[in-house]
Amino acid sequence: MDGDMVQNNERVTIFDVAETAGVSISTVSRVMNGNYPVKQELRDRVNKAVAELGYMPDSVARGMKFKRRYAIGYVVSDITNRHFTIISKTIDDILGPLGYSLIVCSTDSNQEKEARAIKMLLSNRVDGLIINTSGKNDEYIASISKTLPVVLLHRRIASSEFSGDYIGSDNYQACAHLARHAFIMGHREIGIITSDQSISTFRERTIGFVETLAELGAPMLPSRIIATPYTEEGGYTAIGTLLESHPELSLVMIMNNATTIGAIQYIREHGIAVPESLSLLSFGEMLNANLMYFKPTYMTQKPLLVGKEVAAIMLDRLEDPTHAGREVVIEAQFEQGESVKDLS
Amino acid sequence: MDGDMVQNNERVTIFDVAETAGVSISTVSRVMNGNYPVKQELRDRVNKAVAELGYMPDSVARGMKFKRRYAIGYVVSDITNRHFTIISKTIDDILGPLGYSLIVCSTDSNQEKEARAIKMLLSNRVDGLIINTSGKNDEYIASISKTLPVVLLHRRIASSEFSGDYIGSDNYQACAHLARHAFIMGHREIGIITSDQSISTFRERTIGFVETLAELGAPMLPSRIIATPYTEEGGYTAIGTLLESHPELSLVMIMNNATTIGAIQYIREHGIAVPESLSLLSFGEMLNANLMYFKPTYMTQKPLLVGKEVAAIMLDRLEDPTHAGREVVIEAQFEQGESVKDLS
DNA sequence: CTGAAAGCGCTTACAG
DNA sequence: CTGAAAGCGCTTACAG
Repeated sequence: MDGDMVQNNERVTIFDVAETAGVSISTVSRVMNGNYPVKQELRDRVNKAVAELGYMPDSVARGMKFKRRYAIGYVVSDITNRHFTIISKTIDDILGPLGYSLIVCSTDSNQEKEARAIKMLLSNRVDGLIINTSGKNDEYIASISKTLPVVLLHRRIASSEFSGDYIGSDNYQACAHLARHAFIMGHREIGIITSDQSISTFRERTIGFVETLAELGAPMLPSRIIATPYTEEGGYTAIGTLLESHPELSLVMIMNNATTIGAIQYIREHGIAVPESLSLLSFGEMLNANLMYFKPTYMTQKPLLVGKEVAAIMLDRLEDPTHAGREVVIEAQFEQGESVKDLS
Repeated sequence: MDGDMVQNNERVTIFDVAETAGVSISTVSRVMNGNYPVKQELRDRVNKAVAELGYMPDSVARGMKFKRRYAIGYVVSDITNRHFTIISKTIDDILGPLGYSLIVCSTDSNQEKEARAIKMLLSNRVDGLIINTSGKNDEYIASISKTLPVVLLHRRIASSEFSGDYIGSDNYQACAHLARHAFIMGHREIGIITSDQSISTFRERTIGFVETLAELGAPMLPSRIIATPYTEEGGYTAIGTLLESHPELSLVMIMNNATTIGAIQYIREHGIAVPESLSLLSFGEMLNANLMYFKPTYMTQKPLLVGKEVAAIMLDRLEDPTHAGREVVIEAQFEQGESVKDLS
């Protein structure tokens, strides 16, 4: 209530500080940034006013001058997916201390949602974009990559115009590895549950698995490969369909972690014993795999490593936007479980 | 290369549009916002220029005028935790279409990290803050709440100065329920693994459990209650300590989901049979509980519901910042598993 | 209906 | 060393 206590609701700006310190806003700015010499006395007065008023520079306004928002957009299909979540935390841990903030968007792999999210981020003038794309906005993303740092996460886009970076797992080799494992364990009646083949990861995984089996002399029957949405529901439905139409299968390979979870749900509910009556192989993070009722055998993607690489590459490109496009492929890791029966 | 194709690297601004349309920037702004009458002809010319140049208004610059950033800060202990992840997705789904973006920060429940994150968000002039606080910046958060919409998520702060909203689960009742369950099943030798009692949730949960047992005539021995960091490692270590010093325990109640996971890890590794030789009860989301090697009995927090409420309350307060503080308590849900042996 | 001008909160070349 | 001024990209009251 005192006349002194000018603690009104309005945000305190550089003008307020200048006024109570009895200096110009230029001087306030200079002591805040410490990039110009300012006489000790004025410096003291400014600091005192800053403390008194609780002044905090508006980094948005700063950004206007610098044309830098110090913000990165993180666009993924599902921010609920543990893989992406670990990556975002890693990025935040690295970029946060450097002053960047992360704006996250979930697209559900939906074209419009993705386009809307990207537009929102662009109009927010983020400094860079990290995208796990739906694969349905390729041209748009390619065009953006010409003027803004873009790092593709896992999924490539089909456009020669793209001029950003890519980081992902070695899907082909990972699934080739699993195919060899299945073969060596004696499996020949093999089914695959995969997803949208317009998405590069699924394409690479499926091809890696199928080609390897063919090379080993055990070509897959096309009818045993089915595609389903990469969700738990998708997996639940798909495995039912697959097993009904192909009761002869001894092993099923599933190309996505959420899909696998759904499939296991089905398997448990239907009392199908793993690996006794059915063997299972899958790709992707399995949360708390060691607490499951059977230990799955799968390839995992090392999200921590991916996150670190993404942050490093983004930082690199932020510093030099003209940098040539890079491809970083991270080897996946084989997790030996007990979900594959030895038939050999 | 054509003189026409002015597709340079610079961002296209309202000035560029005005120039190529041959109108003033005021007119461009008016047709972009559609909030003032503009003659059809000019309107057409502007739209044409916009399309041609691929113009997209800078919402940061707009925000400067409106003093609105259309951004919400989401500060949680761990953005990797599925509970918070589902909440963030729900919020994003609701607030996103309304034009808001979500800036997420992970604090690891560390005081400095939390303070730094909040400062960053403030200087980014977010329109509101959703905080799952570490409980170590109470005064600071309380002071912020006076000038900015703040919604506390789960954890309260100990300051009468706080003037935002709170939303959380009914921790006391939830744990009272579990205590009754333990009692009815005949358990009397009960241990508790809890965490930092300066955090409101842990306090409420522990008290709810302990008081209820006392009311039932089975007061807990203080030595059987131990506190540990709410992480998997914390749970792993704690249960080892607890069981070694108290081999007589028939049931252990764990107050946090990550802690529980760690504890189960230990239990499985040490070949302790659940519920045959030890019964388990816990609080919080259990991801894929139905795929675990035993079905845990626990209380879950309905993150979807929490997320919706948080978004609604935030929206409310955004519209009316002077709104009186609210408390929304969401009932937790009992998930009956098979981790408690019937001794009765 | 339309444009020139002020202003949102900053920074920094420019001129002392 | 310091201040007045221009400018970052917008919006909107003001004056036609």
